[in-house]
Amino acid sequence: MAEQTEVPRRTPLSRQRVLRAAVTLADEAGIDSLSMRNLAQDLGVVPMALYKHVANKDELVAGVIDVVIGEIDPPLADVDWKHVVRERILSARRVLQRHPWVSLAIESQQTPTPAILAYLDSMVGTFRGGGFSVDLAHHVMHAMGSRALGFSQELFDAARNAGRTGATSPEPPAALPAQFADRFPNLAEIAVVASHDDASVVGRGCDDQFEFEFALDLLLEGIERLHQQGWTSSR
Amino acid sequence: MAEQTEVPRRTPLSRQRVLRAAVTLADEAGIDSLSMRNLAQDLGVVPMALYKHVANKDELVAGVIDVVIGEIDPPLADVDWKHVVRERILSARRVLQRHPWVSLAIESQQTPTPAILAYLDSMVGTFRGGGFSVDLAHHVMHAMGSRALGFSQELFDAARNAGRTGATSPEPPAALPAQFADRFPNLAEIAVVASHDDASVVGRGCDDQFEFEFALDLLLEGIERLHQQGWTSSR
DNA sequence: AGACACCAGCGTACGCCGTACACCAGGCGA
DNA sequence: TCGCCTGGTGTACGGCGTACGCTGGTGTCT
Repeated sequence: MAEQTEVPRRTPLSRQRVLRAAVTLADEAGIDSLSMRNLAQDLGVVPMALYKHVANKDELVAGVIDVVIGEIDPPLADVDWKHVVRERILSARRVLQRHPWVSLAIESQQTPTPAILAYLDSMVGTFRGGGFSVDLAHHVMHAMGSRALGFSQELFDAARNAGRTGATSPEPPAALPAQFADRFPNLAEIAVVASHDDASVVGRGCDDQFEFEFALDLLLEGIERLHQQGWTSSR
Repeated sequence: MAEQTEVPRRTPLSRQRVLRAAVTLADEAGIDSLSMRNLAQDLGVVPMALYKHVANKDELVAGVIDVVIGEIDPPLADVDWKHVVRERILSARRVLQRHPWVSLAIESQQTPTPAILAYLDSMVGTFRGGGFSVDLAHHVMHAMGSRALGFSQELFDAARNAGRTGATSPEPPAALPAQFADRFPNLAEIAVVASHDDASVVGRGCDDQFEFEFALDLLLEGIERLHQQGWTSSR
């Protein structure tokens, strides 16, 4: 009997497998490490094999975005639009915190993906169901902006860039340099107060979740006020 | 007399010249075309020559961001914080509309640039000068998020990606496909109402400036209300 | 005047990247 | 049995950022 070549016969690729592997790769090594070559290597396959399952790299990242967006909870069955919107956004935020690189990927796309459109459509539906006019629902969606998807675009945000420089940078704040306080006194003041225990770097030491909900509620309350007083376009 | 080689003797490089050329290149050809090689070619120089004036590519884009941020008007001399903040943000918006690729560049940075820090610091100063507590000023800055810099992160925004695919895409809306209305009925409804003249693609046909100011004023009014009622942290 | 250090720009080369194109092995319906 | 279809392979191209070593012109000091 000829020796049976017992090569493990790895399970064949599929679009699902490719996308899932891409998500884990990005989670672990950062979005910059998500290259066709690295991904192929993780899957034990030659780079060009991927092109039988995704059209090109852009379509790949569109795919992984949709996989992640799919993790957001469906809207609650509740008649209070404010509660539904709030909880859904907080769910989205939880998801995007598990995959911090996604927000940047979303922004880099030139066209929103189907899953994002579906998510936004559903949220518009919640507003409409709460009695909002088409016009007000429209403006309100613009007002939420990226916050509707659970990220607030902070300019300071370190998490979303995690892994982009290779080092996971535990980086213990390093005590903000002295010149910082001279050049940016107001920011320094905030930084000191925000991290009441010890003066750390800007953006660290402040409660991200609190800040997010603060802004979210500010918007939702403003929106509620407009709605209650029967807002109509002033255009 | 030996023939005098009248080579035009191009003016030598300088960090300023490099950064300015980078801005125009990105303005004209999109951020994706801003490569060391393209930039060098525009300057009539070999790629490696640039490295005598900028440390590396990251430092280059940090530099161009700062050049652009420098175009934002200084704050008005006015005692009304709300007016000052509003006008400054609208000035920032005007600048970022001239250079639509900048917002994405800003978000891609892992660390805010000095000019951005200075801008934000100045805005915090305006709030503080208006009588805001450090805490409230802090939360309020978070609430503004990227809107403080004049862009609202729309997920639909086509302008910021201009030139990224090469074609400047005049792209006459192309009449949103039929399946769109089926899959995303609420978005379709908005799209129809927003562009009352003719049904065009989502995001086109709605007045970006109006939307921006709508959201900005919603925030500013919410902020004013908190301020007037002497907000203190509920943490 | 001559020697010399400095420095802006040059050339070459390396290792990444996305992906076009031709090829091939196995399975499966005709 | 044949032929096709599908999914994985191999090679190659052009573009990217940038490390490293060189060179020629300029300014300075003797």
